[in-house]
Amino acid sequence: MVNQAESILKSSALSVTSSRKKIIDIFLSASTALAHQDIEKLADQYDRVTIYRTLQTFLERGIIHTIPTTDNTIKYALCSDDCISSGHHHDNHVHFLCDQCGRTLCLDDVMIPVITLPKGYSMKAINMVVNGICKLCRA
Amino acid sequence: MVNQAESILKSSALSVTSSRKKIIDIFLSASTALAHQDIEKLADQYDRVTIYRTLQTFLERGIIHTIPTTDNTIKYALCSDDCISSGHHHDNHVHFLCDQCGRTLCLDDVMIPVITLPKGYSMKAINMVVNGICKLCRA
DNA sequence: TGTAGAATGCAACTTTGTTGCAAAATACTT
DNA sequence: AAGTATTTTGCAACAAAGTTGCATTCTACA
Ligand SMILES: [Mn+2]
Ligand SMILES: [Mn+2]
Ligand SMILES: [Zn+2]
Ligand SMILES: [Zn+2]
Repeated sequence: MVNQAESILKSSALSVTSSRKKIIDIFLSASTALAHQDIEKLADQYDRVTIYRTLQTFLERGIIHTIPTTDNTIKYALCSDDCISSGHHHDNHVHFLCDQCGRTLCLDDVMIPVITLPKGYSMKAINMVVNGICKLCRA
Repeated sequence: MVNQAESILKSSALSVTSSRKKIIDIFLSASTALAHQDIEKLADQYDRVTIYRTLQTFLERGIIHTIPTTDNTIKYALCSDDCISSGHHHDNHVHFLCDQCGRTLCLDDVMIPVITLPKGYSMKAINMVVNGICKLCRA
């Protein structure tokens, strides 16, 4: 287990390939969530199809999670440790989209509050996304 | 002001055209939020491009709002009266996506709870989307 | 009724996402 | 360490989604 990327792959029982390592490394060094296109540019030695399939695999294994946005682009981010380890996935933090710099951030410390649904509805997952101006743009 | 669609268009200072009326009628008679593709099918006498441009216009005027989803498809729904009337847009209800029937619903009665962002972040809009099984599918 | 300006349809195009299959790489056995 | 079953990748071809420019048509208003 020389590096973190390999360790993540092995603990998800995935074979270690250079494209998978590269994509995990990209997430590890990114401070924000990434769109498919971002990853495509940062990993341009690999085929577009490979990136689609890799992200799909990572989603299924709970290595990454998606963040819905209002502009029709899904963003992806690494799951935090406890998010991965604890049986099934629960990604219960708020996400922030900066309207100025366009960055998407996991606000890991801001929990999604509990809400009560009308009778008859059952909840399986919940997403909370805030748009606004981020810390860096404001400063 | 013969009908509701015309009345909505006029109060948004938009010229009344048959495609715009048709699209508003589709929203008025829909019980759920609609994807671009849904509207395309229900208004197939009009060009795809017209539908793109019309939805864009309606968004800008606050006639409709978008609902982000995790499957990379934006859904659109009519804004409620107070959402439209009160100066700038505030769409503060929770949305529900049924994993079984695929429908997207505005839960107009479920308000988005207030959250506190970390220092430095300012909020302009907020979205809360719940995935699960809807009332009708559960019954 | 005539006209300026706005909206639409069409064509051409770009971008995004999907699928099948052969070649290459990985993990595992001996 | 070499051989092999299995998985992953790249490529090609395709389908779907979204964009743009421009000529034509429609709408609002004088
Ligand atoms: Mn996150
Ligand atoms: Mn709504
Ligand atoms: Zn920012
Ligand atoms: Zn349902």
